Amino acid sequence: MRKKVLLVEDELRIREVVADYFKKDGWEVHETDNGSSAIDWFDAIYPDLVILDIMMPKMDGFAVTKEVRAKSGVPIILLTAKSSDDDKIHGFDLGADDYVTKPFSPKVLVARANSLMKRATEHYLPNGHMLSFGHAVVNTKSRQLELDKQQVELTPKEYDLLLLLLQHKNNVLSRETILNHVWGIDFEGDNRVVDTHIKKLRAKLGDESHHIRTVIGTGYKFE
Amino acid sequence: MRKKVLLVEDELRIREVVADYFKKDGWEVHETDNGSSAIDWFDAIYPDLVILDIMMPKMDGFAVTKEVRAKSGVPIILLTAKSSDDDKIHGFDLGADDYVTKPFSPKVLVARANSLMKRATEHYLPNGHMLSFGHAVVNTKSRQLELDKQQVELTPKEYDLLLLLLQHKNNVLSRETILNHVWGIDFEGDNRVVDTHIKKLRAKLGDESHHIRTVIGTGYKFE
DNA sequence: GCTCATATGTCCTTCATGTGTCCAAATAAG
DNA sequence: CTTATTTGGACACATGAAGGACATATGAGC
Repeated sequence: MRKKVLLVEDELRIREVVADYFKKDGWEVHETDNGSSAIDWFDAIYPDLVILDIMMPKMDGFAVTKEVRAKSGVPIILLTAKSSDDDKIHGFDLGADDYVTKPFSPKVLVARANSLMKRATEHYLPNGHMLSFGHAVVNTKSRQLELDKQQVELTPKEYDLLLLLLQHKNNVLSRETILNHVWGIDFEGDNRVVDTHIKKLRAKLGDESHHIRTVIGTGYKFE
Repeated sequence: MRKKVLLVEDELRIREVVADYFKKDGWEVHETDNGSSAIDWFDAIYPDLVILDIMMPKMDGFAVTKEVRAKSGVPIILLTAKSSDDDKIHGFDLGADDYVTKPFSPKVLVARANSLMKRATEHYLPNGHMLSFGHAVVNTKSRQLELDKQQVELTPKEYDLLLLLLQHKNNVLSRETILNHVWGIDFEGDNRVVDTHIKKLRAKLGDESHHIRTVIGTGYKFE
């Protein structure tokens, strides 16, 4: 299930660049150029994330935030040219979750969106939410893996990697994508680190390692 | 047993945002938009914490504080747009425990609520409530640890830390989280104080120290 | 207020473990 | 069969935690 972002921004070229980056990162992107149609879109598609420009004709970002918050707790990121603290407080008071000040790098915006989504999912995970496959159970609260009733210790990278794969069951994830999510966009090293960690994860998964499939030329898939 | 907060605030958008943050933090949230129904709610649910807007139609926050204080010593936080000292004194006089001035960050409000609750629970803990693990017993009344029938003296920080870990058995707690709960959100120092106190606690726990597990890159866990 | 004992916080060194790179062998694709 | 890609092993390097030593803060008793 792809994550949906609703992008509300009146400047066409900014919107296009941002949309591009989100698409590359695997998001389903819905775009609009003004606040009032944003509300209609919101009701129609129920996005996982909303990105709002503050300065817009008709209905500004603050007003949209207010309307959206009346309906839902969806993560909201505000784009602003103003960087004064007053604006920040104004926005946070209305319930925006993050701010990005123009000019910004689309890459950074995508990264922030992802970390926001991650936090949101982590927060809403009920006590010791379990993800399971075969004879294995992953406890997201204690960051542990249980294999046939045996506790298996995972290193941070191994755990993050496994979780990412589980959250995208049956989707092929490119090394690029995995790198962006588990290592962060700043990581400068070799793509092939992913291979190494997949290898270690497989070793720890033992009998259940067959769930991690190699998709040659592309990446990895959990199934 | 989840903590209950009664949230009394007439502005819908603020109420929703705040309610959201409290829910994310694991609270059971009861909401109402005016002072007189707040009293009814109070009698019905007996919350662990009350958050009151001062400016409300019919019955303002001060009046509600007075009524609630007549019945109970429950912690009360007042939300106010006015920040003059007069208001503060007026409120404290009636028995509010803390003030938060609008506009505020919901995050900070939740943090303050937690620190208030912590203080309150320490005061109101039932007589000699015991927590045990292995051969150890913690007496929350006397703040003492008994190990194999031997009394072990714990310093305040050691005790608070142990209690926090015990209360979140099997959950990994980040240094950040531990800091916020044991040291308070104001603490400015190094994250690594936590390590030092874990070390001291382990030393005092002796044979039972294996219950405190290090989760590398993340924090500590009691199991 | 002063002194002492204890609690708390910081720093630094050591050590263990986690992480990333490289290369040869194995496997899949064309 | 040839080439591209992944795997697995070995190794070097980076990071984070433990442990010890020490400086400072706090609080009780005088």
